[in-house]
Amino acid sequence: MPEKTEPTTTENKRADERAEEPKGKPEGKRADKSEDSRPRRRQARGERRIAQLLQAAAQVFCTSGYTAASTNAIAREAGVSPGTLYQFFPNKEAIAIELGDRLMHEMRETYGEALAPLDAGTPLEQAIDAAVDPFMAFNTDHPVFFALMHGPDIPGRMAEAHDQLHTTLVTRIEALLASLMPGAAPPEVTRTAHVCLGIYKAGLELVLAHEGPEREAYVREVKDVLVRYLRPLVSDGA
Amino acid sequence: MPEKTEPTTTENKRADERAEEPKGKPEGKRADKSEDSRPRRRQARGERRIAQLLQAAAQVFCTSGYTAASTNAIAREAGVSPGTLYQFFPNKEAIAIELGDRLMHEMRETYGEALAPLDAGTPLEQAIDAAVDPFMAFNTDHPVFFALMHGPDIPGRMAEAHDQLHTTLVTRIEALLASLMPGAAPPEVTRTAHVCLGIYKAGLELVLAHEGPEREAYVREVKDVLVRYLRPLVSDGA
DNA sequence: CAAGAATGCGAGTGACCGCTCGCGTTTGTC
DNA sequence: GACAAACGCGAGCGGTCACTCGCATTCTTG
Repeated sequence: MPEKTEPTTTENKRADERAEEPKGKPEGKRADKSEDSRPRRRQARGERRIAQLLQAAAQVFCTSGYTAASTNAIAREAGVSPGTLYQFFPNKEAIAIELGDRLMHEMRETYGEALAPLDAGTPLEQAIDAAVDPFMAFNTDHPVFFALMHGPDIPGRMAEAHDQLHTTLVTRIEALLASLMPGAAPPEVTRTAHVCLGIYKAGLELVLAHEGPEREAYVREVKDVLVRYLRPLVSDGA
Repeated sequence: MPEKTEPTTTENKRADERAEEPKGKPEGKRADKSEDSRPRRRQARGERRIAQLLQAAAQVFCTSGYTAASTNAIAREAGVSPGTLYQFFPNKEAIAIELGDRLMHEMRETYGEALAPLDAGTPLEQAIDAAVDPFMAFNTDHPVFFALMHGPDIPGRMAEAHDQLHTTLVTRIEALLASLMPGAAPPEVTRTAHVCLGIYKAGLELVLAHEGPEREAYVREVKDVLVRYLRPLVSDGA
C-alpha cells in the first residue's frame, strides 16, 4: 500500500518540460523526442511527489548550494529513487527553476504590495519599513531563496531569473526614490538605488546569520543604515 | 631547450605539503606515504612554475569560481601538463590555499597600516578614507581575492582562512569604533562593526562591477553610507 | 662526466554524478 | 475486469574530474 486513495487531480501545473538543453556539452543525448507536445497528465500522487521533491531540494540546496547538491541526494532526502525524481523533472536545473518560480510566485502573492507606489509625504522611516519588512520576512521564511539567488554556482536560467528580479527591484526602488528626491539626475538615482539594494542584501546576510533578538537588532541596524543614507537626499519634513 | 639557464635558487617556500585529506570521501588513496619529512628542495625553474601556475589559477578561479575550475584547465592555462601541476601542489585545495596565503601576505605587507590605531580627534571622514581606500585598492588589483573569499563553494581550509580574516577585521573595526564612540556597550559595538564590514563588502561588489569614473562614484557612495551611518554614533566635532 | 634529484609529460584510474532504461505496481476509465 | 497511462524502482551508462604512474629530460653536485 503505497499511497492513500484521494480524489484524483487531473489539472496540473507541468513541472517538467522546461530548460531544454543543459549547456550544449553532451550533444546527442536528450534532444527532441518528437516535440514535448503531450501535456503529460498528472495524478494527485504525482503532484504530491513534486511538492515533496521540491521541499527536499530546498533542504539540500540550502545546506550544499546548487552545484554541490546531487540529484541522488535530493531523491534520497525525499525518500524516493533517482528514477522517480526524473519522472517529474527533466533535469537538475529544472528543479531549481521550478522551485524558484514557485517562490517568486508566492512572494508576489504575499508581498506584492511592497514597494508599492507610495504617495508623497510619507515619512522616510515608514517608507523603509514598508519596503524592508516584507522582504526580510520572506527571506527568513524561505532561506532557499537566498541560497539559490546568491551563489556563483547558479544554473543559466536561474541567473537570468536573478538578473530579472534584480533589475525589477532596482527599477522599483528608483521609482520610490524619484518620488522622494525630486531634484536628482537619473544616473544618480540609479546609483542610489543600487546602493540601497546592496545595503539590503548585506543586511539580509547578517540577519540570516543570527537568531531571535539578535536578528531583530540587525533588522533595526539595516533600517538605520538606509534611513541615515537617504535622509540627506530626501525632502520630506521629518 | 626548455628553460633558460639561471642562477639556481635553493631557498624555497614549500608550496606543497598542506591540506592533507581532501574531504574523507575517497578513503584509501593518498594517505601517509611515510610522512612528508623531506623538505623537497626546489630549483629556480620550480619556483617559476609555481608562480606561473598560481597566476593561471587566479585567472581560472576568477572566471569560473573555485569548484567549477578544473585542475586540468589551470594546467592548460599555465601551459603545462596536469602531472606537472601535481608536482608542485598535492591537490586542488592546496592551490587555492597557497594563492590565498600569498594574497594575504601581500595585503599585510602593502596595507598593514590600514585600520591602524588612529589617534583620538581624527575626523570621521578621514578615518573612513584611511580604512576603505587601501582595501578597495587591494581588491580591485586582485579580484581573485574576492572570488575566493566570497563563493559558497570554497574549500574547507579556505573557509577557515576567510573566517579568520573576517574575525580579525571585525576586531580591528571594533577597536576603531571603541575609540570613536566611547560610551557604548560592547555588544552594540560588535554589531556596528559587523554592519560596517557588511556595508564594505556590499560596496566592494558594486565597485568591482563597474569601471572608470562610475567605479569612483560607487567608492564615494560607500564612504557616504559609512559616514552617515556612523556620524550619529561618534563624538568628534565635524 | 656521472649520479641522483628535480622537473616535465600525458594517458590512465577510480570515483562521482547527472541521467536513462527496462520492468513491475498503482490508478483512472470504460 | 480489462486496458492504458501514470507512478516507482534501482542498476547502470556515459562523461567529467581530481589525481597517479611510469618514463623522459634537465639541472645540481661531487
